[in-house]
Amino acid sequence: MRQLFAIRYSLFAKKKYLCPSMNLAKNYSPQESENKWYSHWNEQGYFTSEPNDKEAYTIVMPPPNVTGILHMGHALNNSVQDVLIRFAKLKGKNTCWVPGTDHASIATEAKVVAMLKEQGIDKNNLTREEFLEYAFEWKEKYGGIILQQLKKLGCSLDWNRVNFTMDDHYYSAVIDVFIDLYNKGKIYRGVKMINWDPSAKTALGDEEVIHKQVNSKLVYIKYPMVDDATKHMTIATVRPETILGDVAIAVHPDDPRYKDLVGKKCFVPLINREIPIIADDYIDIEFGTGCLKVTPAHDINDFNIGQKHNLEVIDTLNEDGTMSEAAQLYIGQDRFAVRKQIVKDLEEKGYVQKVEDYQNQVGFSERTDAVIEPRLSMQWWCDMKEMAAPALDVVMNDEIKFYPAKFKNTYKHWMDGDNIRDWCISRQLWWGQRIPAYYDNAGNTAIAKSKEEAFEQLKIKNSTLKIDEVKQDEDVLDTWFSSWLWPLEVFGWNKNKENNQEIDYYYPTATLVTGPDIIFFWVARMIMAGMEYKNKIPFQQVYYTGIVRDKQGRKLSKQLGNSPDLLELIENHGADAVRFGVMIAAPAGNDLLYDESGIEQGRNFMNKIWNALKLIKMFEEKIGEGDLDKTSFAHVWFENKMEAVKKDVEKDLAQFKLSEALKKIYSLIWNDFCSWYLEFIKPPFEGTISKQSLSLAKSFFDELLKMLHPFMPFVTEEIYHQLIERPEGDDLMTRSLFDARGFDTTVIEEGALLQAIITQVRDARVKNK
RNA sequence: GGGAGCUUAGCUCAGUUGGUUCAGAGCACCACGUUUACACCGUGGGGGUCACAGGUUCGAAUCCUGUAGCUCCCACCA
Repeated sequence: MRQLFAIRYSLFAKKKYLCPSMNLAKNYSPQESENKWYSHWNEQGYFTSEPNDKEAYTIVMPPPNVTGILHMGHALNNSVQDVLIRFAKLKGKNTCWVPGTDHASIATEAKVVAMLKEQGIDKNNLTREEFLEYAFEWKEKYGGIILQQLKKLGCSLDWNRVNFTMDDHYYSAVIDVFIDLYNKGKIYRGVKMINWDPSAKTALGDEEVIHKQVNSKLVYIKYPMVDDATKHMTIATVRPETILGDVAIAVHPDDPRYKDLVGKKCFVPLINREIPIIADDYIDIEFGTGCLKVTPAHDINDFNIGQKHNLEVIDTLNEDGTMSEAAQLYIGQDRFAVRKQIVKDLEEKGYVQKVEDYQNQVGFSERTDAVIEPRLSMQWWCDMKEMAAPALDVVMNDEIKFYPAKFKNTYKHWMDGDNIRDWCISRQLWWGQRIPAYYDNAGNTAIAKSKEEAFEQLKIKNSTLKIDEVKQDEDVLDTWFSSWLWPLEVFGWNKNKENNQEIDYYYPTATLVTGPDIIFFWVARMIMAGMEYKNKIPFQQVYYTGIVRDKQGRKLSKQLGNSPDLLELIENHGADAVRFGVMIAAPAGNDLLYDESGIEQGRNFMNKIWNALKLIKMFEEKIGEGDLDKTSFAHVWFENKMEAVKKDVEKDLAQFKLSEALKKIYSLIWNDFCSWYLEFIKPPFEGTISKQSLSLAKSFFDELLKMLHPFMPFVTEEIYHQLIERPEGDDLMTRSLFDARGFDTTVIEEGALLQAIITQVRDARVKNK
């Protein structure tokens, strides 16, 4: 204890320093150093990975859309991945982080169509080939932008491994999987009710439809009875334009109000079509008037009832959302215009009983925001039931661990037995993998890799067929039908299934980092594909990031104008500061409220470390006898403290508590290292520091830089090289973190006690003034 | 309609198996400080009946029940 006080005498005293000749800048400026180090790392090949004897740590980056530019969500998602990769590297793993982009069928096609329109080109006037030429041109121009931007963030991606979901090998893999699943009986073609996007003019999968509550008008319409014009049935609907497709009126069989009417007929107003009144126990007696108009072409329930009662299907809508000829009226007019007009016309003729305000759920297209129309249509389907079962198991038994675990529930609900539904995989688009189905003129179908192969197959059934008469299906596959192969195909799975060293080494990958919004679209399906084709999980853990929101908790969006320009932020504050700001506020699975103050904190932190460097460099000019040797309490205390924190940090990382880990490192550096340790060892005015002390301080600093490096790679690398001269090839990024050693808690407690005493003495001095 | 989760200082969040290292951290705030590493700083300080109401217990932010509010996911009620 005597020694404790002895060393700390100087802490009470005011210390003055003469500034030594400074060759370090006053403040750290990230801009220069970030570009310098990124190129350096890249040139040294630190980002690349090849299979070797070491343990692999692999992440496949969720491929951003080729339409994308870097935004806050990417900053979060990719910072997390980079932190994981860099820590794994520090722990001596062979790390491999695979970049790439997604062709994003519907989103990209919409953008290309819009771009063409601006140039005065109508997609409908182009051939498929011409359109694809434009699309590829567009992809070449904009497709890689986001990958370039990720370099600014400091992402240690293996640039030798860039993949695109429409690369030739990838395209081929998707087609082969289609053919394989078809041959296994898991893919089929059929007419079903689908979600139709009238804006993109394509079918959508169930998950691509977002339900929102909207204010509607519930219109009560009178349907006159055929046998007695003075009587009528009243039906409520929010989609009055669909009455033109009505084929029946349904009531509950036990409803006393209508019991006698079952079997009689009504007229559909305006078009005077006679339709029967039928009984079905699907009808809710309590709801509305207890009568349901049955429009099988435009409502799934109505369709089911129609099937049951053998009713006609009258499709009153065109693919662009205008009324079709079958509607008889308003042909060619838009559905929403007609919705208003038809109410007026009905009112004029006395068919409207009343109109009420009403709130109901309406489906919107995830991509185009168009109101979805349920529509009966011939599409390709993938049967999910068999594939879902093993994919559900591996998550429920924690073979794949979800962080946070609450998403297991969500996953289970979707994948569980009766809930899982067949996947509509065809899209009426051109940008994507074209469905390998071929048809002859006699109604035969062949599934084949090429037209020639298809022709061979079709000839067997149709001997007079000529190859020119073979037509390929016009549709392409859902984007996710290619994305689900991502962890496989980025390692060249398809072309070499038997003896593929890459797959054997890198698959299963370690951690998938993604948002919970695509848990069904993507996560679930990758697991299914992995189980189907490798009988192995595609990744061991899934880390779900939150959604980035603004201070007020709103999602970031272009419309709100609350989306910060990420590149500008990096330009102004440095990538490290941005990474810090994002990581400090992002616990797993929680939304991240974006706030520039976090970035400022990061910038301040960089400056703090920079100044610690400056201080230590000053010590160099004061080497002498000093008053501390390596057994002195200050050194012993800090080493123990650091080891304790390191152990804590490793625990946090194992549980993906990245923000916690960063906070601990931040506090260790700022409070323990700078505020206490460096003050402890700081030589008094005109005093000296021992060589031993200085070298210990530097080695501690080294170790701290390593701990911080995954979060703030640039500033730590810069300081690492400023601290002492390093031989060629000695870069922080490739160093390994010392394993957490044991530590002595009593030393740490003594330190805390000493700190408390010093604080109290300071207080007393202040008060006595 | 079904399900999941959340509610701790002004803000963002930690609080593992219930007990004086349990009421914490960072930011923000206030006061003081021209101490040459750092004002992108230092020192010190204020601030919470841990959503609410019950219950279990010697003892609950921590377990149970109920209530309220918020968030998200799923769902074919016209």
